[in-house]
Order: sequence, then C-alpha cells, then structure tokens
Amino acid sequence: MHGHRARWTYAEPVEAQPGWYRGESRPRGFDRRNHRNPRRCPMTYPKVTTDPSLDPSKGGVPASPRFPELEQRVLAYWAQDGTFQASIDARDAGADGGNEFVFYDGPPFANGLPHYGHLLTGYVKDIVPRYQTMRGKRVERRFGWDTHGLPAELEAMRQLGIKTTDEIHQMGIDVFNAACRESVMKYAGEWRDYVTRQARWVDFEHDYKTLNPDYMESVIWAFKTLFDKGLIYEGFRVLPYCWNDETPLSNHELRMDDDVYQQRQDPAVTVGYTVTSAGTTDGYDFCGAKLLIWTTTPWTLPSNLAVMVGSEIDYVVVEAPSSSSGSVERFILAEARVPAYQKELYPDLEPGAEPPIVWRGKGADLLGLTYTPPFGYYLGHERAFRVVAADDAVTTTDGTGLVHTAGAFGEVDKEVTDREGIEAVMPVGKDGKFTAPVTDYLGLQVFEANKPIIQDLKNVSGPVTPGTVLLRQESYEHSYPHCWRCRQPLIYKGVSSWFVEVTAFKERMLELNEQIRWVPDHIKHGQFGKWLENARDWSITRNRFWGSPVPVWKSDDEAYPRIDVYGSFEEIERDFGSLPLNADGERDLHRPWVDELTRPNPDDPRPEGVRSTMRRVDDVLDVWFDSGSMSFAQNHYPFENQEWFDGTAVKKGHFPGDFIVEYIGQTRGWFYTLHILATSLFDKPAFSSCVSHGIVLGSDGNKMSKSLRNYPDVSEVFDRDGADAMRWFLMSSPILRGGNLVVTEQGIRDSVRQVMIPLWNSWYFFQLYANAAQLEASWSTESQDPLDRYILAKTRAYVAEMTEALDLYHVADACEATQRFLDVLTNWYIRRSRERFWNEEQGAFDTLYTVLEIVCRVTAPLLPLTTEEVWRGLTGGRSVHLTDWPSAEDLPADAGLVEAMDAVRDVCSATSALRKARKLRNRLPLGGLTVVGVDALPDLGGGFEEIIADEVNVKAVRLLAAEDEEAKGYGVEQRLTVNARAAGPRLGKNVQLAIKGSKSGDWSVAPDGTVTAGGLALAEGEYSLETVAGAASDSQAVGMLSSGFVVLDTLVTPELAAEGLARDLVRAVQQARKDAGFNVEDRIELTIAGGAAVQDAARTHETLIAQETLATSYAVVDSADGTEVAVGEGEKATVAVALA
RNA sequence: GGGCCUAUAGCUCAGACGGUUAGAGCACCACACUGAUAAUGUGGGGGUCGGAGGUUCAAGUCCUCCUAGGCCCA
Repeated sequence: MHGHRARWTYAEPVEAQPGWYRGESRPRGFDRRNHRNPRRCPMTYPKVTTDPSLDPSKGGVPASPRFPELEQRVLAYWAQDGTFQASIDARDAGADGGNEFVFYDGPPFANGLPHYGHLLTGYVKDIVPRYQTMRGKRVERRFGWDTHGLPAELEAMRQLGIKTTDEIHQMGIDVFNAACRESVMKYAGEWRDYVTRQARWVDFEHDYKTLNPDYMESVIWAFKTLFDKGLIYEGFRVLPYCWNDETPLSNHELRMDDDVYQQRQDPAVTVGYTVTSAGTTDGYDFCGAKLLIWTTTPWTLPSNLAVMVGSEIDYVVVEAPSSSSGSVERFILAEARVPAYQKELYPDLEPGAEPPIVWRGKGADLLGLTYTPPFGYYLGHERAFRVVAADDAVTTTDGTGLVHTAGAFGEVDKEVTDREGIEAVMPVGKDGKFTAPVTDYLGLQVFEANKPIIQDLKNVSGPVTPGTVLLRQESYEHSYPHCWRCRQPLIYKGVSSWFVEVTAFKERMLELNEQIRWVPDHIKHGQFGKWLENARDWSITRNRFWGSPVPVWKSDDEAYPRIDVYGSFEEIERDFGSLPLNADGERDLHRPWVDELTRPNPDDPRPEGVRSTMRRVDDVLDVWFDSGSMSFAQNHYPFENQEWFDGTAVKKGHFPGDFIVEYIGQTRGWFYTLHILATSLFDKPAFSSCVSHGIVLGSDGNKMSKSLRNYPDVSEVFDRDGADAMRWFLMSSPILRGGNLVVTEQGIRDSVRQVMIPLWNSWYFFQLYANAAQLEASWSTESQDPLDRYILAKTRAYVAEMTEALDLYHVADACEATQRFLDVLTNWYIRRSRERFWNEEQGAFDTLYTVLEIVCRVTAPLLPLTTEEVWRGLTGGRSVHLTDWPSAEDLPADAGLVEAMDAVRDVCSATSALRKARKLRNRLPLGGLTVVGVDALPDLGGGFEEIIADEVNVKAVRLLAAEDEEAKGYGVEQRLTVNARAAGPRLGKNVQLAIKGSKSGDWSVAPDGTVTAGGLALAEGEYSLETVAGAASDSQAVGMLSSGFVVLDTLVTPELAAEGLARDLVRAVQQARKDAGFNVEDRIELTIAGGAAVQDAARTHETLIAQETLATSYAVVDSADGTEVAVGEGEKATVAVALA
C-alpha cells in the first residue's frame, strides 16, 4: 500500500483486492474489508493542527510543510494560548524556594539590530530554561536591557550632530541625556520581534533596564559597600585622549574603523641624561655618564620621571666625542643599538672597527642609578629620576634600549611608575596645552611644543638642565592613532578615575572560580582562569554623562577635605533634604539631577557664605559596573527581595544564579565583572554554570560585516528556512564547543534536510498509515516484535543520552544524539517496518506513536516549534512544552537486542558491498547468505534472518558459529601486523625489517606458534594476527564483519535471473505509472512486450508483477507501444500502462 | 612590538604516551535502491599533515627557526 491521504475515498477497488502487498513469498493474508468502514470519520490524525488549510473531514498533514509558515502559526497559537506563562505557572517554586532555576539574561544593547551572535546566545538562553522547566523547575526569565554608556552617547551625539563635550555642556546635560535615553531603546521593538520570532520564551513585561531608578540604586549600593570595605580608591587612568574634542576615548573607539591608525611623521630625539649616582656600582663609576634615551614624543620630556631598561638586555658604556660639549663623553645604551648610532658615536672609525667600549653589563646592573632630568620642573620629585626595570616594555628593535617615562602619558609608563611609587604629574590641560609648572611652554599645544622643546634641548637653553645632551634628532614615520571623529592625532593622557582594588581579592576570585562549571570546561583554567591570575585593578568611572552616577560628594575646598559616599536614595535624602528629581519630578539618579544636590561642608567651621560646599564628582560609572551588578540590581537588592536573594533559615537563597551564557570574549567582560562584584560583595561566585560559545563568522570566514554582506540576512532566513532550522544549525555546530562558526545559507538548509525533514517524515508516515487504517494508536511499550523492541530500546538509550547532555549543558552533544537517533528511526526502523504498517499491526503503530511522542518531548527544547505541531497532532494535547521530561526508565532496555540489530545492520552493509563488488544488482534475488561467527545474533528465532533476507534480497539466511566445521571451509586468510610500539624498543633498527616482511608476505607461523617476519622471530604481543576476507570462488563471495564474516551465494540460476527480471519490470512499471501521472491507488491495464526471456519472466511472475503494480488486466505480447526499458542482463522490454 | 592560540582532504574539524596504509562529517563522482523521505546504501577520487632544519629504529605528533592567520595587550 502506497497511498496518499485520499486513498480511502477510492475504497472500493482496494477492498476488492485483498492481500495486495509486496513479498508474496511470505504471504500474510489479511482481509482489509474487516478493518475498513468508509462511513466512519476517516481521519484520526492529526488530532489538532494549526494548519487552517487542513480540512478535518479529509485530513492528513502535508508531506512537505513550509516550516516558516508552520512556525508562524505555532507562535500565534502560543500567544493566544498563553503557553509560556502556563509553563511557568505549572511549576511550583517549592516550599523552601529550592525548586527555582535562576537564569540571568546577559543584557543586550538595543541601539542596533540583533545579529547572529545575539540569536545564538538567545537560543541557548531558551533551550536551557525550556529543558529545566520540563524537568520540573520553575524558571522565571526576565529580559534585560543594557542602557548606559559610551555607545549610547556616541549615537546621541551623532543624532544631535555634535562632536565635543563642550557642546554637550552648552546644550545642557538634561537635553543630551534625554537623547541618550531615547536612543538606547530605539530598536527595542525590533528586538522583541526578533526574539519572539526565534521562539525564545522570555518575559518582556517584567524586564529590567539598567536606567531604572531601582536598578541604579542597587548599583550605588554596591559602590558604597565596596567603598566601606576599603576596596575603592581614586587614581589616574591612562587613556587615548583627543585634545581637540577634549575627551578620553575608549579602546573600543580605537578600533572604530580602519582609518584610526594612520601613518604619521613625528620628530624623534635621542637625549642623554647625566648620571648623578656617586661612587661605583659593581666596580664602575657611572657618575657623569649619559643615559641615552629615545622618544617620538619630545613633548613628554618636561614630564620625565624615570628611565626604563630591560634587566636581561646587554648594555654598554661607549666613549665618544659629543658634538654639543665638544669633549669626550660616556654614553650608556644597549649594545645591540650601538651600530645604529655609529654616525654620532664613532663617525671616524674604520668600517668594522670596534668603538671604544669601556663597560659592559646587564640592564639589571643599571637599576637604581640616579640622574638629572632633562627639564627642571619637577626636580626633587619623590622617588623620581632613577633607572627602573620594565622588562616587558623595553626592546632593542629601535631607539637606544633605554626608554624615558613620563608617568601619566603612557599605559606602561603609568604601570611602572606606580610600581616604583612615583607619583604621576600632569602639566597638560584638557585642551592638550601645557599648564603650570611648565611655564616656558605654557599654553602651547603639545605637538606644537615639540619644536621649541627640541630647540631648547639642542641649545641646552631655557629650562633644559645643564649637562643634558641632544645626540640625535630625526624624523620618524610610524602608525599612530587618530581620533575617529576629528582625525586629529591622539595623545595618551592620565585622567582621574576611581578603581576597584581587584588585586586585593584576586586570590579569592580564583578560589571561587573553582565552584563554577564552565562549558567548555577548559575555560575555567584557560581563558578565564588566566585572566583572573593577571587581574589588575578595575577602573570603573568615566568622565562622561549618561550612566549611573559615582555616588561620591567631595568638598570643593582642599583646605577642608571631606568625602561622602551614598548607597541609597534614603541616605541622599537624609543629608540633602531632598531626592534627586528630574524635570517630571520623578526620582532620578542621572545627571544633571543628581549633580544639583549640594550642601555645605559639615567639616568646614567657617560661616555660611564662605563655607566650602559638598559637590558630587563629575564622573559616571562605567557600563560594565552596571552589567556586573545585574545579579542583584535586577532584583533591587538589598532594598527588596533580600530574603529571596540571600535565603533564610528555612528558605533557600537564589544567588548565585544557576546559569548564564555569552560569547567567549565575555571572560574579560560580563563574566569577569559579575565575578568581581560577586566575590567582593558576597564572597560567592555569581553563577554556578556558564556556557561560553565561539564567534559567529560570515560565509567567507571573516568577521560578519554589514558592508561586505558576507552573511545571510536574518529575517530572510526566518522567512525561508525558519527559526528552528537556524536554531538547529547554530546549536549543533562547533560554536558551542568553543570553536567558531561560519554562517552559510547552505548550512542552515542542511539542518532542515538532516533533522527537520526526517522528523516530519516520520510523523507524516505515521499519520498516513494510521489514517489509512483508521486506527488509533496508544502509548505502549508492550510490542514484542524485534524491530519494535529494538527501536524502543534505542529510544531508551537516546533519552538517557539527552538527559545527560542537557544536564551538563552540552547542547551540541544533544543535537548529535538526536541526529543519530533520527537516522535509526527513519532509515532502519520505519523503512524495515513498512510492511507491518501496511498490514495494520497495532503493535507497530503503538510503538511508532510512543517513540514519536517521546522524541518530540526530548527534542522540544531544540526544535520548539516543529515539535509542538507534531506532538499536538499526535496527542491532541495543549503543548509539548507543558509536559514532563521523559524518563529512560519508562522504556524497556534490551542490550542484547540492540547489539543483535547492530550486527544485522553490519551484515546487510557487508552484503551490499559484496553485491557491489560482484556487480549483482539488488533486485536480483540470490540463493543464500551464510553469516559466520556473529555471536550477537541468536541462531534461532528473533526474526533477524527474515530482516536480513528482506533487506539484502536473498532467499535464505543461515547463521553459523565460528567453530562450525563448515565455517572453516570458507576462504578467509590471516594477516600479520607488527606492533611497532611493542617490538620497536626491543628490535631497534630491525623492527623496520619485520614490518617490511609482514607487508610483503615474508612471514610465517611455525607449528609451535612462533611467528617469524622478515627473518625475525616476534614475541607474544609484538604482533597481531587478524582474519581477512580471502580468495573466494565464482559461486561465493566473502566479506568481513567487525566480528565474523558473511558468505554470499553468488550463483545466479535461471530462476533467480527470471525473478530479478520480473522485479525490474515491476520497477519499470512503477516508474511508468509515475510518469503517466497516475495516483498510487489507480488500477491499470498492463501490457509487457519483449524477447523470450522477458516474456518467460513476465508469465512466471505474473502474480507478483500484477499485484505490485495494481494491474487489473495483464498481457504479455511480442511487441507493444510503450516505454522501452532495460531489464535483466541486457534485455529490453516495453511496458505500456493505461488506466483501468 | 609582546603574550597566547591556530595551521591536517574542496569546506568544517578529529588525530592520548612518537609506532609505520592519517580519519570523520559535509561537498563531489559512479553504481545500487526508491510510490513516507528533500532521502538512503555501497564504492571511489581527493592530503609533499604551513615551510626548513634537527632528535629517533620510527615524527602529523617532540625540539629550533621561519611564514601566514586569529585573539588579547601595546
């Protein structure tokens, strides 16, 4: 029976022909009439459907659904049904709150549209909660929005058409921040659409935003708490700085576009500082020698604080005449750099001659030498003007091997001077012009100051200290960062910042990291662990406008210092007598409202009017402080939900969260900031499991780029392939195992083909036959048929595998298991069971029903939309997502049966290979197949012989034990393999001879069992003998199995040839029927013409051919008008079909 | 410039301790099978394991250098 859904409307002809099915040799007489009632409602499946085109009176689901449309209908059903909320409501949090699964949403920034990276993360954020819900947990899912920070400000500035912070002040911070507020939620609607379309269940109604007053109150609470713990301090942070726009830039802005780094010519100078250390160092008196430094930023020389060397670098002192002083001077520089200064140091020496070197040593020997700085502005600065080590920063690839450092004008400089306890100096204003005490260049922009500074160095004039030498002045072209907005060259400049002293609790962070489950697990001690080990103090403030305020108020008179830090609205109101209120009169911690709160300094005893004032510091908190706070701030902790969060004597707490997911780069971002704040505030990790996935790449393997258009459009993919296809593509890929992923349309389509279509086809097959038989299947694992028991046992193993994989957050493993299972289901179980469905065996229907029902449940998190339609069609239930996760225990285990069936498949596979090798097509029946030495197959019963016989088209299948006398007669041989690992150490060079012998056949086994190869005796364990298929005969072919072998009778008798030819005819007629456009149930008049062999076969097998092709009239003639086809061995036949 | 990682089939990636015929999936070709299936089965082509040295009886694997790419920090 090969019916389409309308089959029963043609009930009469079918009913008139009982027992029409293939496989006459094993008839299973069955009168369909007893099982048909054409008046009964004809359709049993689908029980329910979202497909409006399906007429329940006709029935059946489409063979090839348009998945995107199906998905839209399921989404609409969910929306109307309230399924998501029901899935949460159905689960109780538990008396002690312990049944709650806490998920943290890593907040996106909604001033751009979602791309694949967001979708990918979103899918994982959906799968895990769906799974946990089915496992019985209550999983609240609040969507989060990241709303503060520079990206928002930059977007607002772009929209407002302004470029500098001065312009922001001019227009008013209130106006500017209002624009920021608007821009950050610009695409919120689109986000919601995308997230909904991808079938992610998340609560948008009770979302959290980092700009909410409650959220921000929790954020300042965290700041105050850390401040009170002594973990917050104020210092300098060195940043790329645009003196034109008067703003520091984030590192992110340096990568804004490719034009940021441009070639630029700068003056480079080589300057000698005079050593002042008295006495000898390691036996040498350096006093008066010149430390030669090289710099491309001469304007930083007035701020010089130290000289850096590499401890392991070789240095020398060279004697050379100085052009400026005219006398012989001693210069200290790296030995490797001496040739580069030949022109200045020893211009008159013969080529190849050695310059006069008077000292050699390591950088370590120079440490601690003191010197006179090139400018006198900071003479007497504490701990300054020494030679210090900076092993990572100093190289000998250019310059002199000695590097001048001006504390706050370089990141390394800052690091080194901090370490040395040298306080930074900052004689450059926010406009990039010199300030006090650099009086000589006062008001000069730093790049403009280069020229007069060099001039003074050359002349040792003005503020330059006597003894300072300008050895060389050159022009140097290098790649240099420029402002992406105004294109001016940037400078590095220290700006005031507040820090969390991460180094103080770094060790504890490492300890707490041990409690976190990382997926993939190498992140724990790899990328994240290593990052923690090298953690530095965290700069948490930005000199900007749109963000949570730094809740610090300072006295504006240094003579009467005072600092107040606030951690709540209440504390602010207590001291200032009012809350910060915005223009609408609402509580609002944003600038400018919070800046408006000032009060007289209580520590200032002077009378009102002259008394100093407490004013808030200008800075706002970095957005990362916001996102690192989300675990508690989304719950307005500790002002609300304290018991829920911390737990009590009788209730479990809900911190740390159970699960987060983000891309691997967040080891330096969100994962890190969550961990810092959780460690420092609560002495706990913030999350107990973390999935970190790889990066999504475009189809060309590069980063996805809008301008290159190297990735498929997201909504096009939704429309063409669907959200489940994209979900599967992303979730089954290496990206969840730490690799990267190239997104291609082909890859997404492959997901449809490999998973969704097999699943759907299994369902289609089930309902097709169930409707045809008008029977109702029920959930049952009782069938005793071997194929049924096999697939049930496989399902059991599959459920166990899925449970373990998802418990461990190994989503990709779950996908892989599903794909393997679906292959077994469709390409073995269903294919081999078709006849049993045709014969309306209730056991087969019940089994397939049961398996499909379970498959839908365990794949529901992975394919939520498709499985919903299938599961509801199957069961008529409300939603697969409201069901409980199945237990493997519900299904029968049968390891022996699974093993036997796997052996059957191995036998069939090997037999196919033999047919192929002997060029014996499958339709040609063969006499017999002997299976030897397959212990997994019981030799009696079990039905395995029948399955094999049917699959490989042989008349008989026999099973033989390996020991059987007959088995020994088949042509199998032994092959020797030398185990080089074992024999190598003993034989040394000779092992190569033994290997050669084993391959060339120069080996033997002596009667006593001694194995000799290449003339060398091998010891036990140094070789292995295995059985391989040997020479066979014309009438037999031998093929190896993983254990045992098969012997196929290849003798083609005239009878077999005729039957093969007959089956070729069947196939030809079926094709002719198809080509003629007949329906499967159409009856035909069949005429077959051909030579003697064709006619003989057609007559002998008339019943077979007629039944298979539904022929009601059958004629075998000499010639006919019809389709000519090749059949048998080079025979030609003509088949003619006509509707009966 | 520094640190870390990567380089294996057309593509994506596996290849514990070094062990002699380097694998898988996808793609490709041929044949087989096909009235649930967009499938499936069998076989095949395709590799100087980034390059050059070295250690060893034996190197994709260990060592050195080089080249290219990625990430992070400059």
